[in-house]
Amino acid sequence: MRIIFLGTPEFALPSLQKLLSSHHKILAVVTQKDKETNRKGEIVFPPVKSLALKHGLKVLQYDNISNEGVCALKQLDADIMITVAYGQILSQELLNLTKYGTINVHSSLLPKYRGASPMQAALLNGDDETGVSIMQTVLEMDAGDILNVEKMSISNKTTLKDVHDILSDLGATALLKTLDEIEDGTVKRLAQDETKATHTKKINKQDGIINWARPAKEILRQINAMNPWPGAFTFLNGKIIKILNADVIDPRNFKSALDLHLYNDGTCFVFPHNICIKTGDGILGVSCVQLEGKKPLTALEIFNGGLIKSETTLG
RNA sequence: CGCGGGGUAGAGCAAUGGUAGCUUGUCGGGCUCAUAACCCGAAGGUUGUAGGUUCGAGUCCUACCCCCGCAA
Repeated sequence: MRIIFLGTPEFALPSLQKLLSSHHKILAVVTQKDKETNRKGEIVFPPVKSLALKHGLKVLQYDNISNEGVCALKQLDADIMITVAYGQILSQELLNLTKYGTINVHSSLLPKYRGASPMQAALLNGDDETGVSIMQTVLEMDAGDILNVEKMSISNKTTLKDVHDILSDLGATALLKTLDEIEDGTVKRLAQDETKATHTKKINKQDGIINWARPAKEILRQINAMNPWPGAFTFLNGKIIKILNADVIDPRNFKSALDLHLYNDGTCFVFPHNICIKTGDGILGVSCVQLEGKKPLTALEIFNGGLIKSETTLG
């Protein structure tokens, strides 16, 4: 098949990579505009652009693809367009451009979690599984027919990065399978059950702030869902502390004569292998944190350096 | 030149310009039914790099390298 590939971040790389080593032909790669700064003020290419250039592919970048891209893309005479986390909404005109329309790789089990943060939503809600759906793109966000699905399981140790890495890989596999099925006409189209549709909003920095009055289990979900970005974080002396790794601790196993009710939510007790923090309903044992300006440190390293003292309150 | 924190023993941190220490880890020894326990001892450093100021620099000045948080 003659393909136009639209994608931007790392999540799209496995898909592009697999397409490159398949029999399909990539006519062009469309990606978001370059970002202007890293810490040194250098220009940074979207990951997809870097990979595309490395393989000598034609790269197109638009502020608004629906306004600017139609003409150029039409001339490529592609069979299908593929979007993997591209980052822009496609107009109906674009969707009609190719014989097989556009298919999209979406990282949830549709119709659950349409929208911008499907992987985070699955983690925040404590689901025990999530997955990736290959779907026909229609004008309404993530509402088209489902063509293929791959699932993965979630544990209380699974982070956003884990889900991201696994689903980007599963997505690539499912994408190739779907392309083959479209090509030989065996693809099955399953309409979404609109009554079960849920939507997710884009995650921003604020979503990382920890409210210690909430139950330990929910804070743990937040920690995993925000790792690595934006990171679940709290404050100590006005400085940000990211919580990278934690576990719920049964208060009955909390070996301390302290009466927890005497302390505020967010009060921490530093032990060599755990920083125990009081939450709304118990104890969260934190094993890895990152202080502002520091590398990630284990609880033992925090303890050795005396960086956080017992009975101080975070938040 | 976007803002800011940092680089000291394997690791994490201290040290008004005046003998580079602490916790932990490692190695050796001791105690214990036992240990994330305790006691004794040892090794481990050109303080990121290059200059400068000074009787004397981890500390002050200049340039550079590297790591990280924010912002994007």
